[in-house]
Amino acid sequence: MERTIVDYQGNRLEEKLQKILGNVESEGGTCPIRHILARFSDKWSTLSIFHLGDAGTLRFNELKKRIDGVSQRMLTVTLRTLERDGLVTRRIYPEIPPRVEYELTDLGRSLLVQIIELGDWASNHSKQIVEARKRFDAREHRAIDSTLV
Amino acid sequence: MERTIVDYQGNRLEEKLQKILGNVESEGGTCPIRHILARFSDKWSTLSIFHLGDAGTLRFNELKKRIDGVSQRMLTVTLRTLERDGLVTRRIYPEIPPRVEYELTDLGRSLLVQIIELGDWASNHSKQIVEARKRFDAREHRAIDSTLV
DNA sequence: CCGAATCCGCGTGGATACTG
DNA sequence: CAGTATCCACGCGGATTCGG
Repeated sequence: MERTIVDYQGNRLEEKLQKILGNVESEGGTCPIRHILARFSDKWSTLSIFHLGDAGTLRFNELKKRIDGVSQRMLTVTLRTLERDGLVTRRIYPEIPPRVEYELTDLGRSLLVQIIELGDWASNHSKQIVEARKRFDAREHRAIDSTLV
Repeated sequence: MERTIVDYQGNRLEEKLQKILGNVESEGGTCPIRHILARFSDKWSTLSIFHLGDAGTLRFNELKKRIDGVSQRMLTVTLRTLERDGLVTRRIYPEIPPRVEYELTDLGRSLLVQIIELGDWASNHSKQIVEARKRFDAREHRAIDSTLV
C-alpha cells in the first residue's frame, strides 16, 4: 500500500487527505463532503461570502451593487442557501420601505478564512495558469472551448 | 471607509481579501479569479486532484475506479481541462493496449494543499451545516430544494 | 426596497456506440 | 485500454413580471 507523501508542508496533509477521501461519499449518514464543496462551486456563493466578510453587514441592494452581474433572483437564491446552511444571518426590519441586512455567522467566518486562502492562491497563480493554457492551445489543439478563456 | 476586521487569525487575511476582491473581475488582462475558482466548482476536478495527490500516478481507469459515479466522458473532459491549466501531466505510452498516466504538476500540488484545507474544513463542519439545515427547514419552510439534502 | 413566481434558453453532463 | 462522437435530458440561471 505504497503512497505518495504529500506531507511536504509538515502540516498533516496526508492525514487530512485520507480523512477527506474517506468522507467523500457520506459521513456517517450526514452530508457528503461533495455536496458541501459543491456549495462553493456555484457562481455567486464565494463572492457573497467575500463581500460580507469585507463589509461586515450589508443590505440586499448594497450587496447586489458590489457583485457585478448578479441578478436579483440569483442573489436571493444564493443568500437563502447560505442562510439555510448556517453561514449567513438574515435580519429583517419591519419598516417601510423594508430593510434586510445580511451578515456572516461564526461558521461563515470560519469558512471565509479557508476560501480567502484559496482565492489568494488563485490570485498568485493566475498568471501561471493563463500561460499554461496558451502553451497547451498552441501545442496541440485549438482551444478546447473558447468559453474557457 | 470603515471596515470589519477579518484579521482575527493574524494572518494578513484582510489584506488578502482586498487583493482578491480587487482581482475578481480581471487581473491586468489575465484571467479573472472567478474563472479560476470556477474550475474547482465543477463536479469532478477536486476529486481528481485529491485522488492524484493521494496515489501519485494513476492510469485512466485506475482513476475512474476511484471516483465513484464519474462517466468516461466527464473524466476525460476534466483531465483535459486540468492538463490545459497546467495542473496535471498526461503521459502517453505508445503500447498496445495503450497506457496513459496522469500525475499532478508542481502547480497542481500547490493547489492540492489549498483544497485539502478546504476539504478538511468541510469535513470538520459538515455536522454543523446539516444541523443548520434541519433547523431552517423545521422553522420556516419545507426544504427549498430536496436535492440539497 | 426586497423579494416571489413564472417562463425559458442554454450549457453541463449522462448514456450509448464506435475507433486506434 | 483510452479515448472520440453523437444524442439528449435536466437544471442553472437570466429576464421579466408581480406583490408586501
